[in-house]
Amino acid sequence: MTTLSNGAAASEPAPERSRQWPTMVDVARASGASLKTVSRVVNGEPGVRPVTAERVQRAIAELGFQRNDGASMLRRGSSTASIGMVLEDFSGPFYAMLAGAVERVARDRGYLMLTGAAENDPERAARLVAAFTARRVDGLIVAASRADHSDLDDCIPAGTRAVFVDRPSRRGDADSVSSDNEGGTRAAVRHLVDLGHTSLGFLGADEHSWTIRRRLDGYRSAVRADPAIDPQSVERIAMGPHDDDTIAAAWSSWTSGDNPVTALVTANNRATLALVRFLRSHPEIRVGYVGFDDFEAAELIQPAVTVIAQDADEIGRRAAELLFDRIAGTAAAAQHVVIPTRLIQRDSGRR
Amino acid sequence: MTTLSNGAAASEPAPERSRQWPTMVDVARASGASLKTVSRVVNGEPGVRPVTAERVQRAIAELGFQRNDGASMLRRGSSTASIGMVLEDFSGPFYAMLAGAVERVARDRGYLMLTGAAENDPERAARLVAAFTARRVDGLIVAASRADHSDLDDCIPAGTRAVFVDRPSRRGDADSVSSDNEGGTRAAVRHLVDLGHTSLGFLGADEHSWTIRRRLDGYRSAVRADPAIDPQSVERIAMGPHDDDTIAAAWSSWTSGDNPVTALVTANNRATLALVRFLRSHPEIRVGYVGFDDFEAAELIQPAVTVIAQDADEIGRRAAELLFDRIAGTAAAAQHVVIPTRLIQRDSGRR
DNA sequence: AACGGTCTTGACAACGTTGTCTAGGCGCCT
DNA sequence: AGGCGCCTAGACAACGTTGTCAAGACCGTT
Repeated sequence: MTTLSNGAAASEPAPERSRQWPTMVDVARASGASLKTVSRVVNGEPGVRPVTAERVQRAIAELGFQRNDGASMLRRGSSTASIGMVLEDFSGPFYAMLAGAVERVARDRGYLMLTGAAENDPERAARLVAAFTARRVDGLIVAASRADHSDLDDCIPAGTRAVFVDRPSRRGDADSVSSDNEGGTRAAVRHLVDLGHTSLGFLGADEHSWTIRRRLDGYRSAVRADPAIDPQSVERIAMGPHDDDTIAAAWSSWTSGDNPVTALVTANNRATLALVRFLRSHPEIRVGYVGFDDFEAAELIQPAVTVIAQDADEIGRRAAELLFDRIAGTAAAAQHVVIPTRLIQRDSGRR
Repeated sequence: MTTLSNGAAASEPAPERSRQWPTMVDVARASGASLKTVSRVVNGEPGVRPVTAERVQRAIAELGFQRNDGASMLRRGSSTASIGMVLEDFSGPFYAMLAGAVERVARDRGYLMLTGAAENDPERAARLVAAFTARRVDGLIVAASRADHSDLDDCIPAGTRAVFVDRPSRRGDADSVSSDNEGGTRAAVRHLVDLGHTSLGFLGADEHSWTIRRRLDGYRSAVRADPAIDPQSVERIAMGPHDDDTIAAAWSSWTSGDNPVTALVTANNRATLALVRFLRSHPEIRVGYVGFDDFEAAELIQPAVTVIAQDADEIGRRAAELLFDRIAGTAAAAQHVVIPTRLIQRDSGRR
């Protein structure tokens, strides 16, 4: 291959193959032991004389040998000690915390985590799942609920353990963990009513998201359930990504008639921030609001934003633990864990 | 093993081995073709009659066969098409964006990303690197600079491609990508001087972090270089994680003598936020400041915070591209890419 | 009818590792 | 001296896949 004398084979296309890793055979040759003895030393199995083990260890150190875990797992037929995580993106604080919590649990159990972002593209999510299962991950955490990834469920081969975050799966057998989205917006509405608001509106987000739809459901049911609230509030719903213009349009339509809106519930971080920016550039507008999802700045901006906080850390932890229970073989029926939200009262509720 | 007749072997301890994946041998049996023919069909190799291919495809679909990429890569001796990323944690916006950018590049090239958090623990970082290389990742992105992870360099086997983020490696041969930390704080000092400040202080962070030390260097050199600045400023440096008390102590010491401090540079997000909170609870204190690292709330809080913004996305992209260049075999000398920072002028500079 | 060529197919070895089994060496007993 | 058991060590097959090579079927040509 790399013999200098062989000028004819100069058309070598290989990109200078990374330094080939030494194998157990190399270690065996170098130490004068047999392949199997090396394997025993590497795995700390008994039945090797200290002298021999020492010789092998020296060869291992000299060659910089490191066992090829892939080959080992193939031979053993053991699990790959890895899980795959599909998330929407990395940079949202919710997903970032989620990933962190999952990885922490995985690491504690000696597992590695493969991660990929779906970025709102169902096909990309499907490709990720395929790549993960082709590497025989022991399980999947699917946290891609922004777009409608429901087709994804069918891409997950039966028998593959999967836990869905923030959305149940269409497959009956998969566990799921999510925030109490409906309860969250209900609490938000209650809070605004307690502060004296009776005419509300809902500043939504992507209507295809399962999470957002649940939050909307919570808003609607809370509004309908409370006779003190102006029934018009049920229809005062503006979905879709928001910017100054869309908010301005919604606002003017909701305040043009009688009984104008005095308080809003925003469906996610982005909507909350869009509203805050809108209010910055329209200081004449006064409105109470509660945002879904906490954010670092919420207590720093003025007025400090009252939010429905999700416990991303707990969600990730529970999801990972559920997954590892499945991996361990627990055969119980699918669980659907709902993690409570928490209303963090600050100042933006009153107007 | 699983023969029903053998009652003696009932002490099977295996936790109900996940559904065993079907192998090419199973597909071959089911379709009446040979193992090699199945392999050809799976890999789209020519030389299979359409009728045969059709039969094999049907068997693949029926059994739900999916190729074991691990075995395939072992046999081919090819790369694992995966990279490992060590980051400090997931939830910081900088690391989250970094990871997102790296994963995007990796995914575009058909690579999968393994990720783990070092969480300030050098040993944990070392274990991650070991686990990654044991799985024969094609390269590493090391973005763990908060604590002193410099021992980590020696854990990376020679020949393993690695790109260091936010800190060069002690190994001479590794590429690195980082923000222009020194230039960033220099720009911050210049900005404050332009606004009329002449007596400054530096609110630092973990002094073991390479990044933080570079930012401090930038502060020191900028202060020394400008005769208009009170030389006392060079010593007005408070490292370590900050809270209300540590900031209060620094502040009172820096304003007790003559020529009291009128403006601060903060070394990272956390320090900036600690300062903002401190100023919230001490409305009588007026001080100009510039923070290192942008954050979502910076433009929303009042006064909007002037920051030195890092381009995490670009850093991640460049780091990943550098890594893939190495993987492709580019043998050039190690590169140390410095990504410029950008001063985003808002209102917190003037006091 | 015999030959050469192309096309399709399959047998076999090998990737790096580990489980199983057997071969020696040694000490201890009768 | 012979037999037994223990300890250490190695030969070999196998995990699931792919590269190599050869065998056979079929075609058209001489």
